[in-house]
Amino acid sequence: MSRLGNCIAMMDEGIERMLEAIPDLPVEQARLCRLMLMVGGRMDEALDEKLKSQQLIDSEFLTLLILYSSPDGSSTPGELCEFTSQGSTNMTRIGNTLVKRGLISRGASAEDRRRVVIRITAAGRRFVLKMLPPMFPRVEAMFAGFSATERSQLSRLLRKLAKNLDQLDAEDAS
Amino acid sequence: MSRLGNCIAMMDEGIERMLEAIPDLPVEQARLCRLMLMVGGRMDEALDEKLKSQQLIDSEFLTLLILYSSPDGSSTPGELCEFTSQGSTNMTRIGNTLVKRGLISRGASAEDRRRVVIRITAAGRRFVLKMLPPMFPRVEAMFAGFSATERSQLSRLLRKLAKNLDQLDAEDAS
DNA sequence: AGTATTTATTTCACCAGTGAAATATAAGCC
DNA sequence: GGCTTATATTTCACTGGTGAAATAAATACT
Repeated sequence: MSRLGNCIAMMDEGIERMLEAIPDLPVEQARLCRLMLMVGGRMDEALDEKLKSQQLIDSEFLTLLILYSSPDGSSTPGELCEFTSQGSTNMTRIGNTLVKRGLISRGASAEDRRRVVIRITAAGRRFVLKMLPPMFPRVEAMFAGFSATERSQLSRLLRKLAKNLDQLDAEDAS
Repeated sequence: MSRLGNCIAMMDEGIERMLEAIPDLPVEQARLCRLMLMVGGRMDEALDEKLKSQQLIDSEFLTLLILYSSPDGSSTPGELCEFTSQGSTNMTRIGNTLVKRGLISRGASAEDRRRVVIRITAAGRRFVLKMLPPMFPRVEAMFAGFSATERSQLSRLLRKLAKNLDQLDAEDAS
């Protein structure tokens, strides 16, 4: 696994050379795109690796976190598909493995019997509470040297970017 | 595909609830992590989709871009593995498909005959020059409403984050 | 010259996720 | 009651990527 720094340095040079052949290239924006993809990708890899030791994959973990942090500890497959960006096929499988491990329960909804209610179990809550704290040092180290101002700047800019991405998706759909 | 805005709103509430059960949770950092993963992931999806129409996958496209923007239009499998974060097995396959499409050429290096030299072809350069410009409007729209200051802030913060991630990886390795 | 190391490829079994189609159930609407 | 719609599951073929092991070829070490 090569350092991000190398990849970034390489990109910076590469884009300069690109600019010579393609003068109307939106340099800053292209650079930011690549940066987002590289840094986001690396964070994803890091998470995958951490979860591997717990025999979990990120979609399963995220599903569990969403359930944990939902007001009543429950949700439905459809809702979980939305928030995790997973297809229904995959969500069913995620449910299967989490049920098998006793971390969630599945049952028919009382009001609408088409719906399946997925609920985090006590064991599931214990699992989350045991998993998260060991991650804190690493999460803090990621943002070492970030002032409170910088953190809120980054947060603001990422949210702004997210808004634009939603806008683009909406235009595509229409 | 649900809007990012929904997922973010949901996360914001979820983290607040988490904080009640886990008081020493590094809230800001955790939020930033999730934001990076969500936004980065969405950008990745968008890229995949764009490339699909060109019968390309992102690792192939990135490989081609790196070759295009390298000083002499050439590289080696090992180097490309580093910069694309791909395994060697996969790099060989990427090479196969790009050769099959006539976008790159592969041959033994003159100096070190263990090495394979991968070079972008004239057709490969034409392909890149035809692919990129249609992407510019979208790339610009992603950062619509970003001032020059905001763009350079984001760039700086992402690079800082990248540096910290490299630092963490280095500590793990040692 | 002979062993060890590097670079790349091949094979292979596997993993996580996609997408479409078929099925089952249960509401909702005339 | 009968049609349509919504929700979830199952099956299945597929995609993109992983990781290990075996192989091949060339270079480096001593």
